[in-house]
Amino acid sequence: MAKKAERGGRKAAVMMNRGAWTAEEDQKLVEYIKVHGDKKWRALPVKAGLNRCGKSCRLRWLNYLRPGIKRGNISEDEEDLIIRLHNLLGNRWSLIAGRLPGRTDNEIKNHWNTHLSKRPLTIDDLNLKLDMKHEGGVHGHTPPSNTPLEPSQGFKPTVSEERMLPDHNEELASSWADLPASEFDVGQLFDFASMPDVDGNEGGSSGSELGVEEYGMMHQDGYQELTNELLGVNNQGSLDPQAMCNPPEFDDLDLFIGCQDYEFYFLH
DNA sequence: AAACGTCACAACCGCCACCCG
DNA sequence: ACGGGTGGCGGTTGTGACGTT
Repeated sequence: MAKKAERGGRKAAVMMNRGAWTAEEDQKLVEYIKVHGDKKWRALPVKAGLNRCGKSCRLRWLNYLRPGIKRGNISEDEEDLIIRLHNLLGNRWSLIAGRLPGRTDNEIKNHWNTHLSKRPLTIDDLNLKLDMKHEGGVHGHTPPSNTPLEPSQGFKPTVSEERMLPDHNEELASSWADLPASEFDVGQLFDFASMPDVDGNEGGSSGSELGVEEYGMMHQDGYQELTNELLGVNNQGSLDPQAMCNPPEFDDLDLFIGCQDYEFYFLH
């Protein structure tokens, strides 16, 4: 299966193995990393006795060999979360993957491209489905017929439509970032009304109960900062390990961890 | 049974940001 | 401040599996 490097015809390619990894190669890589750790990818293949480039080793380790990797069987809840996060973050697969324990950016990207991108599913659909899960809107909550993701507008791309607008989320995020906090509605992003309240009652929640709206109001930077903190994203747009471990002001939100439909949101 | 088409996903590629000397 | 090395990311491709005709 492993082919020799030939593309490009550069001497630098030095006939590296390419293509699918063999069990033997996997074993070598795992054994090496077990002892020496997963750093210095450039030098690793030589030291590990692998005829692969460092990048290939890194990819293989991160996507398949690393402990704790889940493979296949992406659940409906995970799919819902992927769609919601994708609506929020766009094609930032690594950020999305960071919110799905055991899933890799590559797997999520593949799943999106082969399954979800073709599905004309909107956030409204997800909320409706979620509401039905909570016994058909027992809280008297009727999902909003229109849950615009863009403030003050009715624009609501479907997943597939949204995919055709690669810059949409960037623009959206920056436009939101400029808004005063009073101009956006956290509830549009997180369907608080169909979540249990902070006491775990089925009465439905509100952002206010959680202090989330207040939190947003306190932060005049608006949407961007709030969502970044909700998602554990730091100012550089990367996952912030500290924020993930210690979400600020989120004592109440932590209570959601036990709620099956949202357990992924605030994992830490 | 063979040919062909489609799907799913592992792997590769190129770009970019960051780090460090 | 600068430049090379490195790691990380997202887009794309290659290919085996599976389904259909």
